[in-house]
Amino acid sequence: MPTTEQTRDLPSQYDPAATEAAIYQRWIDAGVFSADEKRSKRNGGDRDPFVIVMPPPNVTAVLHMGHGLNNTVQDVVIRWRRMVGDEALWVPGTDHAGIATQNIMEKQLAAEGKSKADLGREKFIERTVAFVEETGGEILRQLRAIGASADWNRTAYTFSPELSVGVREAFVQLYERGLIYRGHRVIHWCPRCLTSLSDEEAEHSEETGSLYHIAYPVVGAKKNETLTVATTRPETMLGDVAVAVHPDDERYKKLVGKSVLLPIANVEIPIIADEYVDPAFGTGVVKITPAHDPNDFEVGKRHKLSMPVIMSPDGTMANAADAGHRVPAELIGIDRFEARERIIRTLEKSKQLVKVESHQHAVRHCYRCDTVVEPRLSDQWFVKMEPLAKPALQAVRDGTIRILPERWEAVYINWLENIRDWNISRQLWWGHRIPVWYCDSCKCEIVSRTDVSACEKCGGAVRQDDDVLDTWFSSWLFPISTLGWPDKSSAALAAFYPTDDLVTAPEILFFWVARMIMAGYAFMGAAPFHTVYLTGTVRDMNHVKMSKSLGNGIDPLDVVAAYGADALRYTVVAGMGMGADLMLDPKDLERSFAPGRNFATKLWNIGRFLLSNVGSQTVRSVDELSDDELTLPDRWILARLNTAIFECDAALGPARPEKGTWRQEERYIGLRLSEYAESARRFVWNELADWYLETTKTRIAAGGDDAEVARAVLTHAFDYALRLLHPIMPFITETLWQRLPLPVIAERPEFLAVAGWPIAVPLGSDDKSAVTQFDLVREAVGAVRQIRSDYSIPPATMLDVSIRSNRHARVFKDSSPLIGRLSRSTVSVDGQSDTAGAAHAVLTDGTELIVPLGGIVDLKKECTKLRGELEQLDKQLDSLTKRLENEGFISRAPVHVVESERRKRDEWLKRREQLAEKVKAVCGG
RNA sequence: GGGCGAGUAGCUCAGUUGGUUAGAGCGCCUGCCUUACACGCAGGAAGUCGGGGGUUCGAGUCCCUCCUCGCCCACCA
Repeated sequence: MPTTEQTRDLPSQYDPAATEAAIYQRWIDAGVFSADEKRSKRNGGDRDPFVIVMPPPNVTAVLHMGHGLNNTVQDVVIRWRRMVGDEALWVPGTDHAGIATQNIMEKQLAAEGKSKADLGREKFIERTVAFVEETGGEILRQLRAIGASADWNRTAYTFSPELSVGVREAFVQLYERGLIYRGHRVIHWCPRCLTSLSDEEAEHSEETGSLYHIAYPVVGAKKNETLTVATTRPETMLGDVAVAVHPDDERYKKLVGKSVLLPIANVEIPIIADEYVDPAFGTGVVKITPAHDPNDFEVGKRHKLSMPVIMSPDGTMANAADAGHRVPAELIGIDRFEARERIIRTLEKSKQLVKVESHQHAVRHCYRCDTVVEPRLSDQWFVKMEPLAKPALQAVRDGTIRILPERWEAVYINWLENIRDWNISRQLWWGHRIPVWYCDSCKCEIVSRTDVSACEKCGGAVRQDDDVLDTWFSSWLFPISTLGWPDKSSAALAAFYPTDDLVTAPEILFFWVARMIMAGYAFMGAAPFHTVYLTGTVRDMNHVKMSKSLGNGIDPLDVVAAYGADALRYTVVAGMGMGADLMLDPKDLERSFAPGRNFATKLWNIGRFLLSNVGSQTVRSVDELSDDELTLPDRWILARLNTAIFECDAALGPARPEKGTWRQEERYIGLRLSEYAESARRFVWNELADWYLETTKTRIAAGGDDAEVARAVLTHAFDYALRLLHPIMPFITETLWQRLPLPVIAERPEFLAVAGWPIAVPLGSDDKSAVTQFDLVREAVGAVRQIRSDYSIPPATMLDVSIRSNRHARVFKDSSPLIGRLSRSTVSVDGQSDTAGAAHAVLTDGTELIVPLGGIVDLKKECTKLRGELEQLDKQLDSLTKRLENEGFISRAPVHVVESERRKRDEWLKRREQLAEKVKAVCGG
């Protein structure tokens, strides 16, 4: 039957590099990844929509393992749903990434010895657009290499004209609803990026700094009285407008109302009382610098103090318009940290520096360039968050949205409960310009969906706000804007919103996920998705997060080139438990990705076996095989297949809540991809390949009707195995599936990618007994192998195996070729054999395996062990029986508990019976 | 400072409501190039389940306590 023609067809070594790109192209050409609005049930079609919106990578990004992991997860889920028959849509896209992209451009310019000011705003943007056009989207091309089945026709870009319409609409709507306002307050300022940042963009890091105690002389005091303040940032003292003490602080009560002389600046500032001061910290005296500290700003407002700014945007010392001459000439233009040193030296000289303490405190850094941010008073646009947060909070509380792993829900809720207003204006050039125009002649402010060229009121000239919007102000709209919002008649929006799952890294839970949920409610009145799946982090062997700058990263494309996309995907999926980090060794790709590569090779070789042994002749359909044609191994593998399907389904879980919101019992199940991968792997490798495939060899070689049955069942089992694995390993499964000699049925789809997902059927009692019986055979084979190994019997030596079985003589007789071949033994069932000089194995059902050996075999050890077990079991039984005879227990315990205890006792009794038999067999009468 | 999570085999992790001998992958040891596969096959060693205490006939699992890591949040200058 096997021909050289066919085997030549599949090379002996799987070569992913030679096949993957071509398969991907065939999928694309056939439109396999394209979703159709009309097929969605919400648009009158007959399919449930299933939608994932891809977290848009930065347009300048190149693929790293984090993307690899994240997008593999999404692709597995979307491919699974596509096979189930959903109208599956995965929306891809990129983010224009305001600060990040602008930083890259500025670096480019700097390398040419230029600055963005040299170019001017217009030219700078032109150049950035050109750069993005040229290099942007590279990452999306790279995603194709790992098999991402996104609908590329719908590729979105946060800065595209279409999506920009949505950004304006969102701004104007919120403005009209009173949720966007301009605020004059202290915000986080990055002196390197020269822009304000949101609270989330200013990241804390714990640092050891100094706490400087500085003496401010009290004005008009008798004996050189001073007030000592403590500060970590002495340079800001030049902006002090008061010193504050707690109103009830007896130490300072009589000083309130007097003044101190601010050193260096030589300005008199008042001593005020405010509850904000903690008398127990430091000296109980706080310097108040309203323009450079958010708390001081609040104090300043309460006391109607002036708020001089004493620093330039770039972090050098300077007198702003309202600062007079607070900053002395010699400090002007000096960087804030240098100024800090100089001020300290000056104070030291004037004996006003009382002491310096080491101090542990959190310092905020820019999340883009890691520069220490400066609190700074300025005008910014803000979104009022509390009203938006309410429904977002409710959604997670009531189960409309679930977050996996579960523990992140608490983090999410905690953040939303303490939500603060969102600073959305950035002093950058790269981004959506704020849609606000100012008329200088009549001093009005126009907020508009369309560009404004003249003042509505006075017809005078207008100028648009110079600032741009926070990047996240466009990405928070992604699930709606990519589907056509604000065009409410958009077919895509109707068909695919709300979406289903959102898969991303926990780092952007607040930046992005929470805000998307808010936007979903604010603009669509509905949650954007029902499931948030937060992946783990990719780390190296020292548990350090992989990053380009640390040089411990892995380029997914290197892995694809060396071992194939499937190896990458399988390794990632199998190695990542729910929410767990993934450890990989950048110095040893071979070892890191061995699980995936090895498994792909295994699949490949099963395919080669099929091709050479089953051949290309169409097989019979398993549906038409009658019960009495099926052998024990056939029934066993079909039952195991069913179990595997069931386990995969259970691990992947319900794709959506059954009744709109998640019920408690379904809320945290599903999306356990590593369990799904393991179930599928175990079936293919440990059951199909290790056992069933072996049983077919002699049958197929023998030919005849039974060979046809074996061919049919083997092909069917492998067909379904490939289906189960396709979401994880799309390329190799598609390649092999294309060559299967499947039975001719009317609607065989062209691609495995859209072939049906297997459906599990409940096991009948016959199937269950097939499993039990065949497992006994496996046990027998195992026992023989162990005996061989224990007694170092060479493979070539034949063994006579006698089996004494009271129940399964038939099973062993039927399986004797199997036992014989796998162990190179001959088997006789119910044969007489002397126990002297023989190795024994007692199977779980009491069946004895007797293998005559040359030497003497000691059974004493086994006997002692079994007796111990029996003793233990008796003890357990005893106490359980006592409990079940206890009136008090029966009356108090719930019925189901009593019942389960009774069942347990029955099981144990049965087990005891078996064990006793074993003991008898092994230890002798 | 507040909140959360984790400590199980050398490594990465599973362990459902307490219940037979605590599992998997990788690594390790032994023997095999057995015509699908040495990226493989067969067999094996290896865990006082972070420490201590408690509840129970029985604890990796429940309770208390301590230790060690990690994460998120935070305006005490």
